[in-house]
Amino acid sequence: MSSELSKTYDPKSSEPKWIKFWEEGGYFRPSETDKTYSIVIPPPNVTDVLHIGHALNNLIQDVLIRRARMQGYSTLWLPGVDHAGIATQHMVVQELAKEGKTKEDIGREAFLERLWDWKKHKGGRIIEQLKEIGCSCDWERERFTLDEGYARAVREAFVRLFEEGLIYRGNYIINWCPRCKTALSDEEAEHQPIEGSLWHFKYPIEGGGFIECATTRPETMLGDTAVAVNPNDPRYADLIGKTVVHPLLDRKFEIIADNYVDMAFGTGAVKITPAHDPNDFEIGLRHDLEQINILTPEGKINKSGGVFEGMDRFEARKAVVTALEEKGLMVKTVKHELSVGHCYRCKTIVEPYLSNQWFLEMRPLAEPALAVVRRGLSKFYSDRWHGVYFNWLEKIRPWCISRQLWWGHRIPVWFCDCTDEPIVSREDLTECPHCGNTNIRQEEDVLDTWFSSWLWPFATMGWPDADAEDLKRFFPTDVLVTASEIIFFWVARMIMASEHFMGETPFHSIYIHGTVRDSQGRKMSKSLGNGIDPLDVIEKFGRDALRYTLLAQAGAGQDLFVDMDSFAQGRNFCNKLWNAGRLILGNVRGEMSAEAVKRPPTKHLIDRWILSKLQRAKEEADNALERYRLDEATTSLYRFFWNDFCDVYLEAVKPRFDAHDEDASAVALHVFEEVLRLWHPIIPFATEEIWHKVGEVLIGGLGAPACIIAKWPRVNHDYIDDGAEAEFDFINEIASEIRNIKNSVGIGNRRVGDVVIIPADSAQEKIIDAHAGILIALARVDSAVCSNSRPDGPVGTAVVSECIVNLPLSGIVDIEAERERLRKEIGRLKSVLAGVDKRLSNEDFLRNAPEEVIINAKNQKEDISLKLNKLESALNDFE
RNA sequence: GGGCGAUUAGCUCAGAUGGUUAGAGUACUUGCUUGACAUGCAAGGGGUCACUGGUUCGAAUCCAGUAUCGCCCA
Repeated sequence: MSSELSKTYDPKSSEPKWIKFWEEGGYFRPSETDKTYSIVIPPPNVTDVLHIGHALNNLIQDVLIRRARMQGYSTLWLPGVDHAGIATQHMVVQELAKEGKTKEDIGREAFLERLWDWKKHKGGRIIEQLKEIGCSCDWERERFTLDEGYARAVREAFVRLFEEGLIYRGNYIINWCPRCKTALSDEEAEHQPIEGSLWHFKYPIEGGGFIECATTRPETMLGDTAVAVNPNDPRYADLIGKTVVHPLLDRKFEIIADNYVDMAFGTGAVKITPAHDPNDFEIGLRHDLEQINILTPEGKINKSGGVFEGMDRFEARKAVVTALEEKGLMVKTVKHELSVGHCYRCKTIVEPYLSNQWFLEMRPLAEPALAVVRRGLSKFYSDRWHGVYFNWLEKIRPWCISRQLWWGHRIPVWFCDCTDEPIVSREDLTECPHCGNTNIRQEEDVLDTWFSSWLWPFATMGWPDADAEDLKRFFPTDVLVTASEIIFFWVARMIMASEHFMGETPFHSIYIHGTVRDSQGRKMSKSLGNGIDPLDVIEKFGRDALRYTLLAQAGAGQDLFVDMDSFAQGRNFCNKLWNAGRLILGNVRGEMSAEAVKRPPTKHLIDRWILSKLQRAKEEADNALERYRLDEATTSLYRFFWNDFCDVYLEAVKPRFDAHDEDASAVALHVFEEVLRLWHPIIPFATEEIWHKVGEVLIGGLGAPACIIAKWPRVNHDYIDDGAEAEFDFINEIASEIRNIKNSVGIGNRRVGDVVIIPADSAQEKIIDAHAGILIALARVDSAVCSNSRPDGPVGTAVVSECIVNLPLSGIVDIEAERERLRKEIGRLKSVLAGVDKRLSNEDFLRNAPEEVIINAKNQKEDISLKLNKLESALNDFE
């Protein structure tokens, strides 16, 4: 059998066929079972190309969904992509620019046609890439946030919220991106600290004198319509009500008093620009100030800016400062760090901009969303995110949902000359429902992309059709897996939307994972060039290697540090699995009965031991997975497979393999086959490949057509055997001590030596005699026997549970090294003993510590003392 | 300025409810062409658990403060 299997595992020849096999087998579709488990994918942008962050995010979901599938749930992992208004529109605008055209040149309809064309041919590449890394989404259910059914959901949501009075239109300060030429929500304006300046300048007062203001944006003075001071500020008390003469424009305005003004900041006098600052806007409303917009949508000064008209905002900043200097009005400039909003898509500095936009009042939606998390119906993993979530929802502000784009859901509002009121409709209108006039205009703006994606968990399942089959079966979903960046953008809003429209939470768990960084902890980015392309990883190490290495590190939201070399870990692991398979299958003579493998015999101690350890590994893995601790699950399964099964069990049973012991093969196959299933969610390709090879040697097969739908191994308490574990640990520890001696005297791990063991009692003697074979195999010695006395000549000595292990050392080895080892071990034990003695002689300890802890300490003292005696006499024998 | 988190081996990280001698992977050292695997095996060195106090019989773990570094919000 082993001759059929290559010496190393070759992912390239194995992996691709399984993608096809699974998909054609229909295994990614939900089953008929009643109990369901569902996840909706965080839809990547239609413009996205797979990066390592996507890989991590989706692989975590794949692990959860694959395990649930094996557990017998009818699983749905629903994939799809997001239309990503700004990013996608920009892509096609650039294409047009290469042809020397603008989107206005070709018009809205033709532009949208191009967009759809782009989507059809170049969009959604990431979906193909997700298939490549083994994601087991139900691809037949793929959704797009702009598809027809989805559009119906978006429109329904809009109309309902409008009818409930939560959506309204109004003139407010919004974040404006002059490059994307659209409004942004507060969340889409990323605040970053900027090393700026604070300019102090003087406004002349009518009738003489000046008032000094400080500003970080001098150009906005072109839109000033007041200067405000704090009413309690004695410095300015007599100036309130006086008139300021604008030095650069033909305009006058008043000095007003408002409590908002911070007396300690700058000069205590604030220039007020109601159309370009949110705080000034509020003050403007309170004092009924004129709102003068001085910027064009491109961020240039408009005709309100007098001679500055046409200048870019930053150019105008310099020009205004120069003009003020020329008039002798500039006082000073001081360095000042401030926080400035940047467009989250293009990083351009956004402008606070007075504009007529559509808003959604969030407070009524936030309350139920807060409640559902407070009541534990939706839980964040880890729970430290609860604070972040509450913090944001508690001070939530209206959401600006209109965008000045063409690519998106056009706002379902029409205007007719017969009324000032907007006409909102679920269906497209061709005539005014009030007057029948056909000359009606639809609102030009589209909705924020997030206004569609916040409906994702139910809109993808058929909402607003309440009878939609998927909606009834799979909503609410079980878990949402995402990164912390979009808790506000998306997670919180989905909870709000689900609570509002569905009356329940969209997911019970929210698993927030970390960010993948390079080995120096830097975020991976195109500009730094430190990104790792998952497809390169696949090329070099294989799909499972990519998966293993990322998933083994996916802990409690901790960031992951990886470089190309880290993926060798995953490759090595798959190779180990492969080779364990080669060994085991190579020792099956002919065929095995599936029944024997299913119920493995427990005659041998080591068989009972490995079966017991297997149950514990399953228990640990399940426990970790329930808490979304993929790293812990991986560690438990790794230890069991590599350390317990390969290093110990397989080494120990090799002699039985050689003797064609069928029990050994049955147990090894039983354990190994479960190991394959346990690892399948993490490394599905290698496990599927090897699992089928296991199936080939079993009469009666494995009871499932594929590993992907084989049963998730359950803990079998009948096999948990404390006695066998303790007994075997004793033998294994003796073996370990012997190897230690061999290494220290320079005979390495060669198969040499006749071990003589002086047991402490007849029980030990019995155990050692019974399992000498295992001991010989694990310690790699020629023989192991019990005796009452130590052998003649120099021996290496160790003490295990009071029995003395002797390894006769022939003349060629380094005796002094063995002496040194003994001295060191004695020294170490003495210091441990001193610590225990100290505690046991402390009356407070004896009085306060739990009895169990005291007994442990006493036992320890005794064990160490006995061991010390024996080691010391062994050392004496040397000298 | 407000909030959250982190600081454990050279590096990346684990270490429920305080309780034997603080663990992995990786890197390093030594020895092994071992009948599954050198993508491997055996053994080893390496940590005053950031610092200072406190609580306690007992602190990596709990509390307070300090320092440094992240992230989020203003």
